[in-house]
Amino acid sequence: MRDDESGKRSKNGRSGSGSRAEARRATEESILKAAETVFAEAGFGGATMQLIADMAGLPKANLHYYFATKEALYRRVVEQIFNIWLQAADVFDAASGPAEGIGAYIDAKMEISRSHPNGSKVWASEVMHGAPVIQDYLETTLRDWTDGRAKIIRRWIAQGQMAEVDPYHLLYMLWATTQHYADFGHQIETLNGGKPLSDAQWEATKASVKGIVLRGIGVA
Amino acid sequence: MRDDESGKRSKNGRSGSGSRAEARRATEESILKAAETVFAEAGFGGATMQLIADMAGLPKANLHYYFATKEALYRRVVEQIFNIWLQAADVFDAASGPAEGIGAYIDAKMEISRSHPNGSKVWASEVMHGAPVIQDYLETTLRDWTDGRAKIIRRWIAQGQMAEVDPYHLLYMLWATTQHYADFGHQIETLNGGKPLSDAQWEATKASVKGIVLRGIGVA
DNA sequence: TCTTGTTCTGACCGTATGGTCAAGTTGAGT
DNA sequence: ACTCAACTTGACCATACGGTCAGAACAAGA
Repeated sequence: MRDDESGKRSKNGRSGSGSRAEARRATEESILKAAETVFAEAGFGGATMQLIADMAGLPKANLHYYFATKEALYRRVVEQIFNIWLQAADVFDAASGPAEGIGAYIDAKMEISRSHPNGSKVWASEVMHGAPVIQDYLETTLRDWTDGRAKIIRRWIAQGQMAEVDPYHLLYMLWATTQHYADFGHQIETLNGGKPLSDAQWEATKASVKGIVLRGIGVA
Repeated sequence: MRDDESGKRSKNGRSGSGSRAEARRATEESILKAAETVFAEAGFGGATMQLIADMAGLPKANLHYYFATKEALYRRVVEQIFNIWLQAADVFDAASGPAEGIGAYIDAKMEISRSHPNGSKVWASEVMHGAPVIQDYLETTLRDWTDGRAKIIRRWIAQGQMAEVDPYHLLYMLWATTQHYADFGHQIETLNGGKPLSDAQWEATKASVKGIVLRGIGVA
């Protein structure tokens, strides 16, 4: 289930290019990438280990050597996107005020929506189905994270740096809006004439979202 | 949950009102309700006809008598939600300005998120997976609907009734934010101490969302 | 009552899936 | 060269699923 790295890994003494450990890491990575795609496109129930194996380029039995069960593999995929999002919080914390912090957070989340749309979809699917495998994360890490940012937002409000808005509903709006461009990317693409948003359109989108939100919280 | 009242257990004789046609309508309705729940909770791939049949209170073979295939049943569920959302557009059109129109649209969409969370989830899941069964709706009905509202928003902007914002990104933000309370309801509930939003909280949520958005578009 | 079309249902079927296993192959340490 | 753990793989299995079918039960018109 968890990462190995447990018992005796002989020496761990690095020498040339990562031999065994590096190969394992690379294999796991390609599996995770394939799994993310398949889970995003088919959902957990619709995804098959065979398809993931094919996409990763190895036999199904070998896939089970790396990830014992479908659930274990799925869990890793979900944890991956969650950690990516948590990192995006750094820009939030480092900011000196709401315009900078929230603006940078929107930029960061939008970038992730563009670079990791499948991860976002897997997360959305997981939560929509009642978070059967990451409920504990919601109750611990996510709750702590959210409470922490809410506190920052309240401080900004107390200091008169932004309008009085409920911090939680503001955060929900940020999550909803930014992730929408990943989760509903297909719908947006269809309404965009069947073509993905161009670089210019993406920049315009970020500016538009930031414009509305920042003005909405009295910072603009 | 709650056993349907359609029970056609031998007895139940009724003949006066539209006996056969009415019974069929009632049975279909209870099936659709069960299907919406199961598809929302498990996704298309994870849902089973057996579970839907059990929840609707009839044998699987009988379920197949009403809906020949899983796809046919799923399609009906998706179409149902889509039509409910289209109706919510009425308040948009009837408005004389953005504050009234967009405010009322937010209220309407939020109400639907509360009353039909499962339908919203099924739609989200469908779109996330590339809209395999309702792509034609996206390209026709939804596109027309969206273009129409965009035109209205542009007129409001031209008349100086609201700030210059891209109509499409504004609409995406409205969809994302309002549907988030249905699709990610479980996450919100968890962050709310594991309890569903109360009536008062729901009202506060609507006010908060409207506050940010309306201020964000220069109407407030 | 008889007839006819609709509705209901248990039993069944072919297929696909997640997962296992035993027999290999490989390659780093000695 | 030898050893042994790490890795690879085709074949296999039990199960569960979507869907079918033949016939029973039922309603309603004649």
